[in-house]
This record gives sequence, C-alpha cells and structure tokens, in this order.
Amino acid sequence: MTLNQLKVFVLAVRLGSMRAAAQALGVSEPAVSQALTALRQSLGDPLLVREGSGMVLTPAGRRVVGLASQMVNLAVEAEAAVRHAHGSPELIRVAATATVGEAVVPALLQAYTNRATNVEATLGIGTVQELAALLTERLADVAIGPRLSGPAAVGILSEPLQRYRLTFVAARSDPLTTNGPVSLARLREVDWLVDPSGTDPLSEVGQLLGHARVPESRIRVFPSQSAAWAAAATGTGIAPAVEHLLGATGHPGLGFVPVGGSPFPMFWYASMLSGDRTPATAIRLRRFLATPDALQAMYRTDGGVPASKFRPPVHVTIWN
Amino acid sequence: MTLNQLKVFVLAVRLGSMRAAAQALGVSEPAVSQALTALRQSLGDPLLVREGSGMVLTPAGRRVVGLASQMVNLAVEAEAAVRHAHGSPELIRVAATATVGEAVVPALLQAYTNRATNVEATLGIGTVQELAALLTERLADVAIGPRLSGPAAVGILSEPLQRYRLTFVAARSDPLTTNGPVSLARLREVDWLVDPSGTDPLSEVGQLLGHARVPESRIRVFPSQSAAWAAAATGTGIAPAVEHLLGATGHPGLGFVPVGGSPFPMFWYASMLSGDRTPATAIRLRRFLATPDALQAMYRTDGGVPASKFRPPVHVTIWN
DNA sequence: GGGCGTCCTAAGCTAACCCTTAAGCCGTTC
DNA sequence: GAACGGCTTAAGGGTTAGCTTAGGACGCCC
Repeated sequence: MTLNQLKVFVLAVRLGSMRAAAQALGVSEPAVSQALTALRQSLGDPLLVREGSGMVLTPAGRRVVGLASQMVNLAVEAEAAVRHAHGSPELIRVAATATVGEAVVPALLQAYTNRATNVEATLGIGTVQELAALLTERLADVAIGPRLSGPAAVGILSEPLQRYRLTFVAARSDPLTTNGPVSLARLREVDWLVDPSGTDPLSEVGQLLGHARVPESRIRVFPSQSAAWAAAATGTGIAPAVEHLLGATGHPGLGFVPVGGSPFPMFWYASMLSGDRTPATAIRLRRFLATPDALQAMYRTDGGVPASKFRPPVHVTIWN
Repeated sequence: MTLNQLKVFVLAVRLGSMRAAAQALGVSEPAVSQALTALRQSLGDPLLVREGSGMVLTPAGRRVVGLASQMVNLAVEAEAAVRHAHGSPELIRVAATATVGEAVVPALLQAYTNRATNVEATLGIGTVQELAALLTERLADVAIGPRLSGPAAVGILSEPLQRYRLTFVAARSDPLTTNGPVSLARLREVDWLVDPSGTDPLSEVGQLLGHARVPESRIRVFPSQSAAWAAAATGTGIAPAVEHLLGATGHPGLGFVPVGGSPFPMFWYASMLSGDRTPATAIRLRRFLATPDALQAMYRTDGGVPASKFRPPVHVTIWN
C-alpha cells in the first residue's frame, strides 16, 4: 500500500473509471490498472469491480475509499505545512477548463501573484468532471469553469465569478456570417472548430454541441481557442468564442455568426471545498476575486503571462 | 514520502532517538537514518535535528509529525476495515515486556482466542518505553506490563490487571538462600540472571537493578526468565522471579533468597489508548480481562501455548 | 456479427525503496 | 585526551513501484 496507489484508487472511484483516472493523472491506462492491482493484492480485496458497464465498490472498498482519501489529503497538508513553516511562498493550485484556462485564468493569477506577494500559483487544465474530483482529493485548491453540481460535487461550493457572453464566429468570407439567422439543421452540417473542452460533454461548448446534436465527425479540436479562431479565419467552419476575448475591435478576418439566441449570457464559477475543508489558500484567492483588479484582469485579452508558464500541454496536469 | 518513511519518522520522534526506533523496528540503525534522510529530502526540511545529546523537532517537523502519525494510523485502520468487511478473524496486536510476555500473556491470549471465536492474536515484546510508542502509533492495540506514565504516555490509559509478587531465587546450594537476610551491598557483588527486560531501565527488574546500583558487569541476560532460572539452578547468581510462575510446589533446585522486603507486591497493567481513540478490538479484550477465565489463565504456569507462536525472538517484533 | 469502449495481462525497462556492512564524524563523559 | 554512544555517509545488492507498448478478454450497441 503506497500513497500513490491510494491516490490512484481514490481518483478512479471519484471519476468512475480507470480510463478517466489515467487521463486525469496523465499516465497510460495500464499504469492505473496496475497500481490498482498492487493495492488490491496488498489489501487482499478487489476494492473496485466491474459490473456491466461501470464499476462498483466492494464493501471493503467502500470503507477504504474514505480512509485513502484522508491519507492523500494529509500528505498534501504535510507538504503545505513544511512550505508554511519555511516561509516559502504559499502555493495555490488552480484547475480550470480549457476555455477559461487559456487566457482568463492566467491573467487572473498573474494579477493575484503580483498583488499578493509570497504566493505562487500553478494551473492545470481538466474536464468538468475532473474538476470536482481534483477538488475533493485536494489535488487542486480552486476550480474555475462551469458550475459544479451533481453527485460528484457534494461538499463543493460554486459561486459565480464572472458573466460572459458566448458567441460564434466564422471567416468574414463565409456565407454563415452574412446570410442571416442560422438554422439548427445548418449547424449540424458545418465544421465546428473548438478548443479541447469541446470534447468534454459537461463543458459549456460540449453541452451546446450535444444539445444541437452536432455529429462528432464535424468537430475539429484545436489546442486552444485562439488556434480555432485562426483556423476559422483562414478556412471554413464555425468557432465558439467568448465575446470579450475577441478583443475590443473584433478579430480581423472573423465575423459573428447569427446563431439563434446568441450571444448567450453565461457565467464562470469559482469552486472550492465548502465548510471547514476549504483550503486557507483558496479563501485568500476568493477574497481577491471580489476586487476590481480581478474583474479587470479577466477582461484583458492579452493574457499577460508567458504561455510556457501558464499554458500546460493540451490535457490535464496534476501536480505532485 | 512513503508510508514507511513516515512510520519511521514518527517512531523516531516518539522514542526520542533513531537508535531506539531502529531497535523497535528490528532493523539496523542506518536503515532508519536513511529512511529519514529520504523523507527530509522529499519534504525539504530536516524535520529532526541533533541538539547536544538528543534530538529536537524543527518547526516544520513539529507540524508534520502529527500528520504523519494520522497517516500511519489510517493505514492500519484501512487494513482492519478490509479484514472486518471480509468477516476475517479480527486481529488484536498485543505488546508486552519480556517478563510478562514469556508465559502470562500467551496463556491469556490463548484463553481469549479460545473463548471469543473469530479473533486472532499476535504478541510482540518490547521495552516499556516502546510500549507507549507502539500504542500511540497504533502498532499495537493493547500493552501489558508496568503502568505507563510520563510524557510519552499521554492519551494512554493504564489499568491494573493483576497483582503479583516479585521474589528472588538462587540455587539451593547457594549460600544466598540459607544465610539469612541479604544486604544491599551483597546484592551488588553477585551475578544477576535476568530476562531481556533486565536491560530495560523502565521495567520492574530494570528499575530494581538501577535502584540497587547493581553494576552492569554483574548482569547476565538470558532469552527468557525460565532460562535464567535454569542457569541459576545449576550455577551461581540470583534471579528475579514472579512468585506464582515458579509453580505451586516451587522449582526443584531453586530456593528463595531473602532480600529485604521481598516478596515485593506489584501490579501488571493493561494499557490502551484512551477516549475515542481506543481500538474496538482492545475494548473487547479488556472485557475479557475482567472475567475469572482471564484471572485463571494468568495463574497457570504452563503457558499452554506453543512457544513458536507466541515467543518471538529476543527482542521486539513489529507487525506490518 | 462487427465494432468499440473499457479493463486486464505480459514483457521490459528505469528508478526508487529498503536493507545490509563498514567506516567516518561529533558530541558527551570519564 | 581517550573512550564511547549515537547519527551519518558510502557502497552494494535485492526487491518492488511505476511507467511504457502490445495484445487479449469481455460486455455493450448498432
């Protein structure tokens, strides 16, 4: 029984599958399967067994998850305690969806670290489902993205962070931008150029695509929203866009697509563990989020932060 | 940071030295030093530093030791949870000093496991100082030996288990047994034949030897009390003896040595964590200890249990 | 039935853990 | 100063964790 095995186990339980856990941890699937095998062997219980589609906990597994989760949490706490005792910069770990993690959150975190000295921030990108699990396992202190709800989000408090408007853009030369209102059927016939969160069924864009029944073959995933825009500007297809991120003057070469009801008013939320489980570091960030500085940072379009530092590879990064 | 490293660290802190931790864990001293080095490195803090004679915790170490202890405890709990869910026999881990662990506790545990079905007992031998640490680290559920007190025993409840009388024996042919009352000075001039707890300064015999200022060169340690008796019967020297364990008829070849004040009335105690930290399994054993069956078992002289099972090697055994 | 998504196993590798013995360092103590 | 107890470092070796790629087993769904 190692702490790593316990972490893997808990994450597999919270995410409901080994595949998802592997993705969240950034490792191959057998790595997760094997860690679990080792844990099963050392405890002498299957812990987590397949049942039809999906997996269920054994009675022993049900008891162990809670204990394992506590152990993982304590390990994180121990590291934080050492940092604190050293007077080292406090570390805040933020997780976000791809859309908001591309520019908005980096700008936010830079503003925060500039203002509050002695704070260091890291950012990881994950799916909406992962955000909840990362928070409850204390692998992240704050999650920024859509509101977290449902059974995976018990004990998590989501509060509105910022209002934004979701629009749709295409090349100015594209008939979509000029031919008046676009029908639902038409939306299924064009290419959708999306950032990685487009493949996340719980993200804003993912939900939209699912709702409109856009076939997967029509979805083209780009490493970032701006890359999708660039592709839209020079080629064909429609790209979702956060209105104010396009820049005050609009994007040269791009025009708005008049999808019915757009621009859609939406909210980003900041989520963290509720009650006495809220990390101290999350509380401090939340205080900052209420300031005008934070609001202003979120409206900046430049990001203002070196991409190397705050733009991790396409998928999730988990911090050790 | 591994669970093993944390266990070593906590034990070193509780016992106040690496040497003691190594002995308690049954490993070499560098093994402990190394585990600690690895932990220090992974946390980036010395945790435990030398200060003159003895070691003190760094500020970070002070924070970490509590968290580490919790983690180790949770790991033990997880294993117990699996056993319980399986309907496996409940495991009770008893620690005792050498004197009482040689025959009394084995007989006690056999009576207990005979009566309470679905219970499995293991026994480890340790010094008095170790007993306290083993309990607080949940490496043992119940400790049997002298009363545990002092700073290392906070949170531990010791209650009297049985009264016994400490006497002294030597070969019948030895003048000590026949020449009337023995002076203190005389006690320092004879060989003392003791079980391993004779080297434990906090054990009953150890305290006695220390009080009487018996020089170490006069102390000969045997693997068990009965081995010491056998040596006394055929050679020279004096051996402490629990009166009722000599057998109703006395031991052939041995006679009592009239040490002033002997036989000394004393108590064995059963100790366990107090409050809500008391292991459920310890509570059940305690209930048994109050029964006549338990009393009777402690008075039996045969032990009644295969030595191989309940007589671990000379020193401590720690269970994983 | 065929495809697909998901989990498991196999094989091979690297790195870390954990143990040992032997020897060095540095306090305290006589 | 010499001896000693106690912690550390060094060197070496066995075992296990933990990762990968490749391939097999099984249930679900069209």
